[in-house]
Amino acid sequence: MAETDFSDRQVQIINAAIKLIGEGGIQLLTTKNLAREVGVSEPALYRHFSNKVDLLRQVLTYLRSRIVQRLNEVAGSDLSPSEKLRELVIRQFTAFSNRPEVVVVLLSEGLYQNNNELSAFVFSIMQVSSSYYLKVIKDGQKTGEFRNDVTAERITFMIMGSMRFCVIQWHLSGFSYKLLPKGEELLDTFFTLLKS
Amino acid sequence: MAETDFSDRQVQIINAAIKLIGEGGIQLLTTKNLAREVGVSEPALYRHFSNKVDLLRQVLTYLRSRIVQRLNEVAGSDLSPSEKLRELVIRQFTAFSNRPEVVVVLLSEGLYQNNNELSAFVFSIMQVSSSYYLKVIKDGQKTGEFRNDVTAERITFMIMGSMRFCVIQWHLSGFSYKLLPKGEELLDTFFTLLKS
Amino acid sequence: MAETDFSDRQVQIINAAIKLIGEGGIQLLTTKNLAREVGVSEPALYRHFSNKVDLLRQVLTYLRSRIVQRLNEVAGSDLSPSEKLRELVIRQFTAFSNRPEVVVVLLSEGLYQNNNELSAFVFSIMQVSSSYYLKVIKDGQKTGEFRNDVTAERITFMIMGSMRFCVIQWHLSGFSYKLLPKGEELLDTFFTLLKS
Amino acid sequence: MAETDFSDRQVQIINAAIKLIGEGGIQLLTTKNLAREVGVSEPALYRHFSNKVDLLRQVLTYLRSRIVQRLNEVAGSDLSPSEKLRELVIRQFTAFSNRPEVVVVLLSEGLYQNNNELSAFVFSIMQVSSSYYLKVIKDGQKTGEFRNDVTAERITFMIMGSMRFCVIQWHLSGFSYKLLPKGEELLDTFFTLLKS
DNA sequence: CATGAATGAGGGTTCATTCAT
DNA sequence: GATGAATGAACCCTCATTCAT
Repeated sequence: MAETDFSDRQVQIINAAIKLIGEGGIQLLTTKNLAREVGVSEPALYRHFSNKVDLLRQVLTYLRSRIVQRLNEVAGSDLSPSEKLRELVIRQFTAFSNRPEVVVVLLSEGLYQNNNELSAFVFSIMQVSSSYYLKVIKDGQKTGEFRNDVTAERITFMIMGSMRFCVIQWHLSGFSYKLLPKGEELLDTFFTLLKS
Repeated sequence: MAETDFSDRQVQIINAAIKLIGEGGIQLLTTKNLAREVGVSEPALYRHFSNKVDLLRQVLTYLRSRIVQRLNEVAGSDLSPSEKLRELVIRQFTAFSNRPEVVVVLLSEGLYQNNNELSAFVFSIMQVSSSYYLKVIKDGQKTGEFRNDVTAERITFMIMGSMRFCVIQWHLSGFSYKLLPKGEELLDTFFTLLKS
Repeated sequence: MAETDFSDRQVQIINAAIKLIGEGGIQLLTTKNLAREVGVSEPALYRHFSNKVDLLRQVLTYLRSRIVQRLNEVAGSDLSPSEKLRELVIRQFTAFSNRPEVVVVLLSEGLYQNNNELSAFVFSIMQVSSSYYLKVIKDGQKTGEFRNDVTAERITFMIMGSMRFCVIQWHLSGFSYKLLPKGEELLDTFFTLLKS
Repeated sequence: MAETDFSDRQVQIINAAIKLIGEGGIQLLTTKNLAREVGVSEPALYRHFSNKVDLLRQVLTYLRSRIVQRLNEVAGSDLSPSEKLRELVIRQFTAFSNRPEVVVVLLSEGLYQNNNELSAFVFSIMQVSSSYYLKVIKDGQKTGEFRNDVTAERITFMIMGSMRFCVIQWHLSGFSYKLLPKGEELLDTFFTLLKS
């Protein structure tokens, strides 16, 4: 897809931006800091992005493509719905563990508050993810693995909300503990509550 | 408590600050905007707050005291655990509906990312709220209203997470729909899932 | 003399001002700091001084009157010129030792640079002092105690310059050593060089 | 030495700063005034100096290097000690005559009072100068040109003090008379008093 | 005599961005 | 591609001073 066609420099800049935001929020993402991080001059950045919003757009585009790719890998597997749910959660949390900065970029919607486009972008990433979970829950309900007396939409909603809450707390703690065990706990709760 | 003793002007400034943050995030909370909003000069603000961080601290203090007050009202009532849970959710969502700006201040943790103290403050507000929900769930488990095979902590976690997610989506939508029905839906889901 | 008619409050403010200047130069002498130091509100200061320049004028007036008084005590004594010289130096240095802040006020002419009147005031204090030393040197030359082949004016000039230099170094050192021994050394040098 | 490697713009800014301080003390050295003087915008200054203290540091560095250069020229010459003393004084006073502003920067220690580093810097410039004079006096004592019954240190002290006093008076007078004749007078006095 | 509240002017500094080279 | 230099706009904050009470 064209949207994921980034030059090496662009990817380098995107990753530097993610790192900066991860370190101290969008306030740290200044052209000066970014240039220093990348090791080029400030004007040089403008060869690769037309302005700061464009940069953030590309950061989100970049992250979305990787998330979707991960979601597709799971969705395309021949696991059972329950196993897929587990896989989705574990993979997501593993990805965050490996790169906590991404949490800040993706889960701090407030950051883009004054820019509808970017907020909408973040929202869309959230909804794309949702749709995969929804599918899995629906499948699980069809197979009878998951209870049927609550709509798949509502179940998905609770799962997404819990996951986000989990990650946000981890973030607010300064990433001071391991995220994965929390994911296991969550899954445990999910399965208990969803048992039909 | 003395910490909630604000002068009229201070309350006025606090509310103006909340309004500004609500409108466009912390980026909009500049001394210039704030002064304009309050209708005084910039230096005048500094008679009432020693600096911007202090202002934010007081904003959070102010909001926390109102939240705790609301929580106490419910906790102190003689409702059943189920009814209390409903009351907590409805009141919280009603409060947000009446003043959507507060959502931005309280649920956009990222806003304070570069200030540990403020982040911790927001975190603490979250945890205070949590503790009230936890108590209610525990009570409900004792009375047998809520299922017992999942710990109260985990249930609370899911409830808080779902509520937050609900509010955040509402926020990202630009407060474009009514929040309260979503709360009712949530409660409906909770009660179905928690039935013992 | 009318110029030394200060109310108690005025003296209190003057001394607070001297203390502040002593601590960190004129930059520290803000109305806010001064009010805090005195223990009154900022506007209250304006009951006693019409503005900051007026305050500084009174500070200098106050200090000049005390300096002149000290000089007169020595000049009016029936000591020999040599003894008077010694007495002048020792008393001056003793006064500075007791109140190092005054050094900053009196010997940092640069502080008043942008105000001709105050600069002139400081200059006049310097010249008043000079005149007393000059008289003593002249007397000493008449009695033959001091050499005659250099004019009293030039000798006075060297004495004043050396003393100032001595005090300024003491100041730049952060008042980290005893000033009086340096005065003794100076006197020793003077007497050796001035011996006729 | 690398520390004296200033770009053209930096030198231009340094000189503008010296001019401003000369005109009205450090109070006149604002970024706004400086920018106007240099003919650039305020932010432009920050490409050449990281902040105001850094600017002052560089101003002092710049002046020190020129002073030391001048001192070395004299010290390295094959003049006699007496002639060297004369040369040191005359050159110093000539330099000040050509650029009276420098006097304000170098002899108004009070200006930097609230910044230990800068005060120490000024102090060090003073001491470097001192050391050259001391050497000359010592040499003169060895050759018998200067009297021996007062230590070279004390003599140097008196010379430095007198010179400073001379320059400060000139400054306080608003540079209203010629400095050089005063230097000649001073030298005359020195030679008379130091004759062995 | 004193204060709380306020203010115009101005302080140093950082921002995203542009432009000539 | 990349850079050094520059800038308008804006940032938070402090100053001496005034005024109603």
